[in-house]
Amino acid sequence: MGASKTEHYTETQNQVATIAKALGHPARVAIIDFLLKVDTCICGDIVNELPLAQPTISQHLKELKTAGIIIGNIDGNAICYCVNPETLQILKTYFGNMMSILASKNNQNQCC
Amino acid sequence: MGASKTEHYTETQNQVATIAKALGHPARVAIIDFLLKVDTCICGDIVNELPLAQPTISQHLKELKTAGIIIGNIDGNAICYCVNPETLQILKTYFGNMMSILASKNNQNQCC
DNA sequence: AATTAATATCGTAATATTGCAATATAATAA
DNA sequence: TTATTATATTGCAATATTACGATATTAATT
Repeated sequence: MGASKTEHYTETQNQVATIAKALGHPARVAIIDFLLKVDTCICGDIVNELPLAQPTISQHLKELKTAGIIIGNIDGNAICYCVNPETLQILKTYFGNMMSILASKNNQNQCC
Repeated sequence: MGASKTEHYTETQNQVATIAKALGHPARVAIIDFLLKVDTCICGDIVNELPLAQPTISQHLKELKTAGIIIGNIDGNAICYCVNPETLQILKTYFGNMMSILASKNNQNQCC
């Protein structure tokens, strides 16, 4: 096979999985890091920052865009990418919830 | 190709990507959700909870274990899985940092 | 209009992931 | 010792991902 059965999971589970998957490659994490580091978001230099060919980076950017993690606006003959906080907030909230559940069941799990 | 060039990225980038990748499938998110929901962590019922065959779930559990997200202890002839807060903390911290960077550059990005 | 620059798309090869049936393993129960 | 139960491993087919060269597109520059 190779295709996941998304229809069996909750919307949140699919949402979290989609965003996490998009962040599941170091090049894409590096792209996000770079977008956050650079003040302006005119981002032609991503290609110079990463050890990947231009088409490969374009592909990674597309995946981040599809997942809603970044937004790209056309700016002359360059394209201006920046991070979309709303999407990342979904993951931050998810992890926040997880951590508080874990904190609340402190030492109640005898086995681990 | 199909293999990522992990040696070109920082340790944190690779770490975040590995954890995110392991969470990049709805079944694995569902497994985590279930482990958090259930009080005890004796987890033979994961197979009954999810719409997947036993070997498939075993494989997903292995991936979560390899990524350090869950820990499995042998408990008689069953295996007891539970979530490892330390690994998830890495992601929580990462997102926390991201969000505060985003908050600090509020409206300074003219293009997006 | 021709050139340059920035990014995207296409095509393709190498590898990874997903899922499951069949089978193995290992501990308990009968 | 022989089931039974719980989980893991193997093998394999279908599909997805990663990477890049070649090429296309689009806008600015000359």
